[in-house]
Amino acid sequence: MNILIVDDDREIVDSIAIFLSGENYGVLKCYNGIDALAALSENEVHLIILDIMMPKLDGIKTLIKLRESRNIPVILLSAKSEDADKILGLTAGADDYVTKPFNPSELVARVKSQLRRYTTLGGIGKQNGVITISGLSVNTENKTVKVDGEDVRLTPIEYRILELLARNRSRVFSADEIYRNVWNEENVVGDNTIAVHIRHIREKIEINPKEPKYLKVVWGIGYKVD
Amino acid sequence: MNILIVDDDREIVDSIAIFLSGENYGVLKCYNGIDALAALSENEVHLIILDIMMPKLDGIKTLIKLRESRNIPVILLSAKSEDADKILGLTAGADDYVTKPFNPSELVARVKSQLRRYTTLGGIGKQNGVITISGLSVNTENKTVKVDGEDVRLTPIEYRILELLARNRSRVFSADEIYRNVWNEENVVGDNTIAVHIRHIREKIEINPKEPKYLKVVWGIGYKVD
DNA sequence: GAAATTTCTTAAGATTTCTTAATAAATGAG
DNA sequence: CTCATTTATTAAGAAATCTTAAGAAATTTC
Repeated sequence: MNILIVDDDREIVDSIAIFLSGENYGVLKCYNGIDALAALSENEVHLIILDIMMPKLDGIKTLIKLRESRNIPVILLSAKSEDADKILGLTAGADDYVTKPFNPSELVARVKSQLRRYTTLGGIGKQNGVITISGLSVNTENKTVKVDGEDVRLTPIEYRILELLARNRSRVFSADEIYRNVWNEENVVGDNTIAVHIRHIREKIEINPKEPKYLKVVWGIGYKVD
Repeated sequence: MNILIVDDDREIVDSIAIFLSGENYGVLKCYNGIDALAALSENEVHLIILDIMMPKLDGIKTLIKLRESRNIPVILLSAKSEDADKILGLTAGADDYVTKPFNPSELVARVKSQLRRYTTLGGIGKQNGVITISGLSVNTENKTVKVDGEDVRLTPIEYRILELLARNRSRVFSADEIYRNVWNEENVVGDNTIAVHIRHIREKIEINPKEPKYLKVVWGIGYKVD
């Protein structure tokens, strides 16, 4: 599970990050609302901890903006303990409101509570549906892939590579980038592993693997789906 | 929407009731945990406000008991503002924790936030009925399972796993996801426990467990019913 | 409190999937 | 066109995942 922490006070962000990492959550950090919205569209985020007082775009505005398209849990963070602010925040779509200073363990407990609620109700996967790119369709809920209506059986890693590329249509990923995203670690083995997987995927989704219709190479840079 | 308020202090119950009624919520009142559990099984309740310090059955024990069968939002109420108590309550399955004395408007805002989360994620409307997948039918009302008209006896855990998968037909659940949903806690024991349960379910519902017709594995990802 | 049932743990075996390494083909620069 | 570099192909051994079985621990039933 990945958690996005947004606060202009870097010390606070770092200290929250330490506690959440200790619970094996993935952590992303942002220091203002605009970057947070960008980070949201580029990463898989399951919960947001959002400070209210921030430059550029404050927490409430950020919350309203993101609620237009996303339904993930948001815990607001604020130095203001005034009830009016809490009510405003909760009404704007927040799932919880924690006032500074806070006990990190309590925050972690609230994070877990929100994620439990979200996951048991099947919130994850709800917003990911089917990605369609001409004849190719990737169902991120059933983890299935179809080409021209025909089911295609991919192995787990093959599927994850294809989903990554399909989710970011026409964006080019280097072999190392693919490795980082799919394996969640740095690539130390070389690019060949990726090349082999790419070939296997092509064998399964392309009519003619020699002339890929979907999974294309960009010479010297990487691969993309288009 | 109906809200159950549970506190041994009748004045507090009444004052909360007034505020919630003002927001057009239906209100049920109980003054101890035992009555609360009874009220739950007899009425349609969408959210519970639960005091911790109570005679007979305290709030935490009541919460744990009701979480065995129900997943509705619970807001704990307590005079104790100590962090350890909050963490205990949230870990036990509460969705929020409010310390007395509290601002009624804040409580109402938190109620609304929880109900919003619950309803948008489809917590309500997940009504009981019969789920049929070709020859397999799962009666979520009686908690019974039939295969080709024949009754099948599943253990409680087996049933809950099957119901989860049947409710979300063809959606793939990882072992950890199944664990989170059925046990309501993080999986720390490893995936093998799930695998064993899956085998037992297959033994009971599949004609030939080697070639599962209903409960299928998705290699490297998880299981699904299809 | 004993028996039966359910749940969990452990481990070996079967199967699928991944990585490696060696070779071949394609590409773009000079 | 030729060469250096990048990507593609192939096959086989290694690694990971799933299945099966059996027994221990916990829980429930009688």
